[in-house]
Amino acid sequence: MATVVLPSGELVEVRGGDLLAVLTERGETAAAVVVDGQLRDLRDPLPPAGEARVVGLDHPAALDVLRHTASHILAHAVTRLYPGAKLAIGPAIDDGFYYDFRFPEPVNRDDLPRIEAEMRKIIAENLPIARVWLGRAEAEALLAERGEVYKLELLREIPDEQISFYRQGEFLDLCRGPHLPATGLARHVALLDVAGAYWRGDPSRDMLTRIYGTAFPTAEALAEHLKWREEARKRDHRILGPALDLFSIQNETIGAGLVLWHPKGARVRHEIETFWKGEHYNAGYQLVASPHIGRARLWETSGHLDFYKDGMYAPMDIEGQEFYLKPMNCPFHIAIYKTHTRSYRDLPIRYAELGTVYRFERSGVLHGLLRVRGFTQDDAHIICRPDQIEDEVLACLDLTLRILGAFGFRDYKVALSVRDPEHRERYIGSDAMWDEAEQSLVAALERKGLPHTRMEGEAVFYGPKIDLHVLDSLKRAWQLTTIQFDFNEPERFDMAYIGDDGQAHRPYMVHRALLGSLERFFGILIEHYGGAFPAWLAPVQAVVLPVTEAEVPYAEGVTNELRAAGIRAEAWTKERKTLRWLIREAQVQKVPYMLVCGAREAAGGVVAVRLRTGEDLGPQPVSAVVSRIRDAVSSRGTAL
RNA sequence: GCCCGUGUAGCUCAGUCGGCAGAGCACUUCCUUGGUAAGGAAGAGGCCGUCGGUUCGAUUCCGACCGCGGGCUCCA
Repeated sequence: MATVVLPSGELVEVRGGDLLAVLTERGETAAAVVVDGQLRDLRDPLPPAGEARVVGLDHPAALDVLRHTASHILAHAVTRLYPGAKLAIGPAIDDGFYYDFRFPEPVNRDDLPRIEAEMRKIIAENLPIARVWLGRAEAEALLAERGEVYKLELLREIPDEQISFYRQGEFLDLCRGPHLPATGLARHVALLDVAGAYWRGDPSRDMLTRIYGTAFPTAEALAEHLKWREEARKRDHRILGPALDLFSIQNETIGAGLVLWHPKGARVRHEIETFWKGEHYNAGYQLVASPHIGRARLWETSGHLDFYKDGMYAPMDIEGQEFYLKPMNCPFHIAIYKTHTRSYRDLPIRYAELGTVYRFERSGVLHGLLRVRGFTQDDAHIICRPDQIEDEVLACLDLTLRILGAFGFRDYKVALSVRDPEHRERYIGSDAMWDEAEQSLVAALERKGLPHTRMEGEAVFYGPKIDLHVLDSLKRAWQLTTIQFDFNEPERFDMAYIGDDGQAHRPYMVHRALLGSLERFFGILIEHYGGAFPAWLAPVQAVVLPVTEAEVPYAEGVTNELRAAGIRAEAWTKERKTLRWLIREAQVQKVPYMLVCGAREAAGGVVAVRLRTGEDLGPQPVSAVVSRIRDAVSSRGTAL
């Protein structure tokens, strides 16, 4: 006898542990039951004691169960349609599920509707889903008979003697569960994509075919998700970038992963850089600049030729000396530091640079602006005393939030990466340094009120770090900021400062990038704003549109006035086009302000203002337009 | 690198079951003087990704290569 809490909050007594029977009797449907914090099947025998809470399909905890069951329905459909297909794994993932198969024939996106139709049949059949326990030998014989080589491999790694399988109709799959009680509950499913995936992510093993899908408790939630995907697709910076004439990547002429910034993209970049530089000077940074190549000995000293050679391009021979294209800026900044003997009074020193680096990335991973081979980091190195590190990290976070906030990023997720406690020998630097650095990171995050997730073993070998992810307007997370301690290079370059004791001491060095790289950040910004940049970033802020040729001189005069006021304005007068055409063109180009000049406006010394939003502000004096745009620019907001 | 898909005009895409290559947009010229998301006409524009094979003949069929897109552990 057990007491169970229903989704409604009602309590029921369950005898003999058959919870599903009780629910069926009451005419209730549910997804699973949480017993002592653990999700379990409704069909599992209930423990005599302990808190049990039934969760409905719409409960967040049930989402994974729903999607896991959907992945089984997918596998079921595949085994019906493709006899001989081998099953691998099929987990629920962040916003859906996938299942990996080895198909007897190639399967592509065009096959998805057919598979999805079969899934709908299985859902309509509303097959009960039941757990089946098999002994190890029995399980092995079963899987061997079916030729399920991947499942056999998984089975060998399961320590238990009783092996859990799930059955729905004629389909049986090795699975730890839990699952929904019947296939009919997974009604709102969709298959999305097909892709290749290595068995266990290992490039030396079989290439499987992965089918991605998603499932939601309601038709509305599914429709909303599909709409969201569509919206994300429309914002793809690789489409918008060339369409808005912002940038191009030309593999044949320039090279893969190398970006050409067109005038409009370069203008946005200029605005970002100008803002960035100002904020850095205000925050006590000194801007420096360094070359694109350096001698091999520099990279030997830094250690990059030891641990980063795979990411570097081949050396070039210059008058018998080997030079390398730089993958990072740090050695140059350190070299600047070392040009003087530094006193403890000089610290902290903060060197910042928009430094362009080149890194080798395999062609398959290149992706628009988000993964490139040549990019400009918004890099800085903070060199300081141990007693300064916490304040420095805090100041860094302040600067980060101020700068990211200006771009409309106000939701953050922070990860703190620390050593793997099991393998301290893999890391450089003393325990005391690691502890001190980690404490400063945690203290700074706490003082800033930023919750963080601690990631054991995620630190790089040379120091702990904070990574900051932002959520964009579609709630997608992008990793931008990284703040990391470096215990390696100060040692290798023998960096020092003279303390108040007259002795040389090793400084701490913090390596940080706030935006990451300008290329990647620009790509993210394009998607965040869907190409419709706020007034302060818009490459063209206003276009002046004459209605007829007679107003061209007036339009040019207005344009000059705007330009004199520091507004990026263009008169669209080169060619006689209808106003309708000009407006459409301005909308497509996502220009924030459209200033129409017809006979009426010219006579009255005003312009008719149309916003990118479609809003018509009617006739306005040019001075009013100027102050409106100036306000929008100085607020850095999205309001026009 | 690997799996699947894909490559035709500057862009978006038709098409050729093997026989001189098509549209819309953009571009050039002309007509139109227009009021808030495309006014009309004409013209120009092509190594049909590259190399090889089959064939009287290949953009089309076959093979290799190159480029691009999706993806490559969030473990039964």
